[in-house]
Amino acid sequence: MQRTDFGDMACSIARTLDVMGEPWTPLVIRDVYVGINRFEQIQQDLGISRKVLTERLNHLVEHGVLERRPYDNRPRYEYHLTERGTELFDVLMVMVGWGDKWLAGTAGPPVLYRHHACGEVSSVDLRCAHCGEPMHATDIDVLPGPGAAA
Amino acid sequence: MQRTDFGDMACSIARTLDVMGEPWTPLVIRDVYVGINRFEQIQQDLGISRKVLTERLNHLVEHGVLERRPYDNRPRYEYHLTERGTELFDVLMVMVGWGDKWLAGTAGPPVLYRHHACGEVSSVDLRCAHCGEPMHATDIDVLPGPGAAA
DNA sequence: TCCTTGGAGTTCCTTGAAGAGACTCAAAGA
DNA sequence: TCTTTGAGTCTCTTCAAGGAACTCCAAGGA
Repeated sequence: MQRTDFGDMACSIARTLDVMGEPWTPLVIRDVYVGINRFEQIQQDLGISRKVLTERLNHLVEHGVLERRPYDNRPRYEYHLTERGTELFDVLMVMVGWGDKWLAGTAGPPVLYRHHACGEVSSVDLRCAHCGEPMHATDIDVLPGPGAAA
Repeated sequence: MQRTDFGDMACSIARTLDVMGEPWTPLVIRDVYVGINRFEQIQQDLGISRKVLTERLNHLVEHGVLERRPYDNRPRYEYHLTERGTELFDVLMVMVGWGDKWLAGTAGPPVLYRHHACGEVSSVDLRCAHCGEPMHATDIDVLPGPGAAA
């Protein structure tokens, strides 16, 4: 085995990585999110090898993150985020937050997010789904769950 | 060039991937977070090749995500999360949320998070840092920022 | 003093994934 | 009929991941 398969580990991080952890995959998802939906467009935008792009797109379609939609009588397709994929974009939004804070330097963030609800340029914060208070690495205890390995 | 360098792209997702996007890296961060701090322990827990583990640990130390602490007169070291690293764990918490929802199956989540503030087993939700309302992929507009490429 | 042990890497070899670029295929248009 | 275009395949080379053996070094015995 060349690259270890993370999908069988009893860990939601490893399983999620099995879906979107390969090189380029998050950038492909980003492109599709911002409206770069076609093979040729994605390939040019990222400068990714065509072979690898084919593999990544197929992988994401297999895992229900993207769907393939024909847009012509000819064999032409667009890729769109499914519900799963749209929710997976949460991960990328948090990456953006971290990258903006720690890696953007003096130039500032390359991209801004304007929140529909309040109309302000803002960023995401992690909150407890139960009580609404901030919930970060230092605010939690980790417990074994029902799906823990034997 | 064998593996494309994402660090120079004008995109916080790509830059963040440059730090934690290589295979194994998120799992190394997870291990350090849960208290698996030593080379030998991490290697055995993950089953990662020693060579790759060395590379990943050095990379994370260089990028300020982990720090190396001696714990003995002998040349023995432990790895710990820095502030940067602790904040990077946010990304993994969101991965856990997605993996728990879409990939855990009937067995349920392998791991649970108990939130200190409310004492409940809970999960993270993304909120707008400005107004506190939910903030997901469909709740935002994307605008060019000051650090956008020319 | 020499031997052993254990942690933390290094080194070496093999396999296979990423990169680059050429090639294929099908339908539409000139 | 020939060309163009989108969406892939194919082929070849290079370098990263896996696996396993090896090194280094200090401490603790015998």
